[in-house]
Amino acid sequence: MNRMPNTRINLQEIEVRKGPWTMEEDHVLINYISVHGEGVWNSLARAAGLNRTGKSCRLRWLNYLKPDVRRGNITPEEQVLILELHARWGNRWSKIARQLPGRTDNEIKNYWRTRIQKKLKQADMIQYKSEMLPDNPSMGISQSNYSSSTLADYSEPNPTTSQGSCVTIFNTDSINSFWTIDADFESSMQSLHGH
DNA sequence: AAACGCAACAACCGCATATTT
DNA sequence: GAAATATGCGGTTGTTGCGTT
Repeated sequence: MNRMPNTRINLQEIEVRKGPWTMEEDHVLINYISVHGEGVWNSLARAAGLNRTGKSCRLRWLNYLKPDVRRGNITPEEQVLILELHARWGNRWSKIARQLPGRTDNEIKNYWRTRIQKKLKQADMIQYKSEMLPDNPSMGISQSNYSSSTLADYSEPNPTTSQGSCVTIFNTDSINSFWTIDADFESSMQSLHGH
């Protein structure tokens, strides 16, 4: 770092904590917000006596500590919604999150990256088989929903791995628009819709 | 039991935009 | 109106835990 020799160092700035939050920090933040409310994060951090940036406090509160935050166990309905909205809006995580009560942009983003995006790599080999496009309105999927640049692939169940059949749909205008629905998921959706 | 690889997730960073001074 | 500060977003990284070798 190109710090000039006589440059003053702001000790408070250096001592700002990073990394995982401790239970004690969580309690301080929760207690402070329960009394004073949320927002004005930089001054909140100072007033609460937390050696954290305002951004860090905001993130911790909105993603984990806020009472109505739901974490884990993305339901099939939520999965479908995420797929639909991502197909429509791309990586607009906060916008997508607003449609899923209790879910945060960070969680949806992580979910997408860890569960879905890795499959994008496999999409390199996808071939256009329009006749295979599923037409299943109960799942919000129908060929007519897609532009002519929509590609789809349908794979039969793998006899060696017993993996179910798989439908993959993505839009070449935006490779981020990508759907994969495996057989188990499909059957769970059918039961949800009373089929 | 140890080492390794990988998936999942929490949290940080940089940037753009909004708000305040 | 300009500068400073705060907020929000999306990309990325570091850590952890679990399964496999």
